[in-house]
Amino acid sequence: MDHSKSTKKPMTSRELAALIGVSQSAVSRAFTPGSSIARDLRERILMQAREYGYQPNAIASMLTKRRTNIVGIVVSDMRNPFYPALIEKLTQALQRAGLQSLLFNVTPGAEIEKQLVAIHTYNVDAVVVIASTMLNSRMLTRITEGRKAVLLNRIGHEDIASVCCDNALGARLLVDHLYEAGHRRIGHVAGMTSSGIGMLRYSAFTSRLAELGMRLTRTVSHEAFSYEAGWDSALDLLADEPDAIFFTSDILALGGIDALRTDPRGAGVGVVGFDDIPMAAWPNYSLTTYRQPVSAIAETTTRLLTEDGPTTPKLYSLPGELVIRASSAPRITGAE
Amino acid sequence: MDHSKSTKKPMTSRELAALIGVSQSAVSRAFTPGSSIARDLRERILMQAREYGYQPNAIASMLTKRRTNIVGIVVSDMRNPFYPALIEKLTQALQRAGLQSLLFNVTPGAEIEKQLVAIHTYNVDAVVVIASTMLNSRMLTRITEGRKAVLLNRIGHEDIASVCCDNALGARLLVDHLYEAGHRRIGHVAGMTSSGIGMLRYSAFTSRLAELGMRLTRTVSHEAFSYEAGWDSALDLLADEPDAIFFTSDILALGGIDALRTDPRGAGVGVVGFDDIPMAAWPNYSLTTYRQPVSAIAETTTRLLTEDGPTTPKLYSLPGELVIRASSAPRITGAE
DNA sequence: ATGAAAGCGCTAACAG
DNA sequence: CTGTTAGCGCTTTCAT
Repeated sequence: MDHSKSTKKPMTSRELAALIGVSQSAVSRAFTPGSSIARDLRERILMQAREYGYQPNAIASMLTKRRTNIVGIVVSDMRNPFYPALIEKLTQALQRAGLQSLLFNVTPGAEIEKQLVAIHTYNVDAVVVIASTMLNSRMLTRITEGRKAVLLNRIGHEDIASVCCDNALGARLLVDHLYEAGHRRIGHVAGMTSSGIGMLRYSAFTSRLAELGMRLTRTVSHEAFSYEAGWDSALDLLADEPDAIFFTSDILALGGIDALRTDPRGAGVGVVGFDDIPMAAWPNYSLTTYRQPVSAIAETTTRLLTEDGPTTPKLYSLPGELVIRASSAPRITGAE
Repeated sequence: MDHSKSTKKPMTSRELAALIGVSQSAVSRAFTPGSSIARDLRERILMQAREYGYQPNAIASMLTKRRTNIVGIVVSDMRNPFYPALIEKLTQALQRAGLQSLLFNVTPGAEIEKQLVAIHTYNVDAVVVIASTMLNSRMLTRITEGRKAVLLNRIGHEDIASVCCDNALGARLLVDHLYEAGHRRIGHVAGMTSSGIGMLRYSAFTSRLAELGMRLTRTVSHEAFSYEAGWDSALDLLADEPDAIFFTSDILALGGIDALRTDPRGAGVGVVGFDDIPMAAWPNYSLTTYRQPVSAIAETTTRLLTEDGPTTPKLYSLPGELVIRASSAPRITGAE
């Protein structure tokens, strides 16, 4: 039988307690795992709760426990298709751990600090900052102080843990692959120079290039990780007649591929990207790239946020996977 | 001078009140717009609050005001690039209205109801459900009961408001455009048949087709709005030798375009999509499509959720914009 | 193991 | 306009 009334106000623990003749604390304990309460009392209460449609009010619980079970997710670049994929996996992993995700979309225009006050007033337990070059180190300190925090695709903050794929390894594997495919003169498209991750990939890229005796024709940067930036950069690099171009991110590479097709000098130029966004697998692009271990990143982040004790502010570097497709076809056989 | 100690626990209104010799309610009122408090008292309190780094605790406020200022955003398909764009605009609009976004990512596998209990326990003020065919009507009723709600890209629920672009208009304009470009035999790719929006576009499409005396060669559906589904559907439709293909969504159309290129019969077949995702503008695709008014959708949704009084459960249909690109090039001039 | 009672930090009557 | 007083619904001692 269904006792649940569709009243406006949800029922309180006290009401339920009165209804079934136990103390209010008993109800509370029934819903608190590990609290000392008799097995059968708990069962009885939980059963009745289901009958009456009672659910503990999380807000009240937050107030007393001073835990919200909410993690703030700070994003600024939803345009790069890599991030929606990451956010999806992350929120799912957090949900499985019983954590909710409060989304903060920081936009360039307005005062960014204003947009983030809710992190404090809502007392989020933890903060995950995704990439955002929009926040400087001081802001990061402010929004993360007093709570757990993880940076994704961002490095270099002294007191905050970072979770990334192994960017250096990825860059090296891509260079190795280009080498094996017969490419020797490599151009580089950096995207934003303000991105620590971009620079990390860049340095691993150049040092591996040097080790193999290959040549960096030139580096081009644009203040965005975007299709358009990739397009412009690729055309720019053609002047140096590279055998192949290393793009710091897939979205840049896709723009690059399309741009190269518009120029005769682009024929046969190999292309590699980084991330493995869905479009990289589209036959039209068939982009060779380094796949970021998105699930592992999400899991690791969740683990760091849920384990007790302070989070070690180190860099957690997770191995990804080299994905070879047609865009980096061997030089010998010519263009695809 | 900076009095703010970086202590763990943030300061309370009572502490601040004691510190500056006013009542605790005065502090509360200082932070409550429109409360009756002297101008200078408020100013003084706010100033001191800034000094000491006091911020009202939103959790406590939620408990008394029984408003959370949180809206739950329920999504299931972050894969379709249209949705990240929509979510971005929506959360930004909500933020400007002082509302936070709690993200619910419903995954097919597990028990969906379980994933949504937090909507109740966290007492979100409002719910926005994006597209998700994953939730049936009964679930919608359950999660929206007792709070404001808006469906985006989803229609047909009796008691809940829907905000959409004008799908019928869009479909008609696209058909008109195909007609003018000389196409007469049109194929149709439906994506998911469980999508009300998809069906709405479909019926507007077919009726306009009929009005103009054009011919629907065939409709193909796949249980997804994805690149792959578009690819397969397009190849499937080629058997009927259509002049052009109408895809119910851009992401389908992109797959279709690439697929058509793999088949000689695909040359010269016109393509139109719906949404205007960023990739539609990429030169390689140059997809003619109907642009959804994403900002207007976000604004309208925010308005509905913030205005007081119950939300009328009607369909708010917002005009988009026909975007003509090369994919629907006139039949006369042949393939591009 | 259970109940009673004291808050968590704030808002909202209620007096004055 | 300001201060005092009750709670909001829960968790958590503290007794029993």
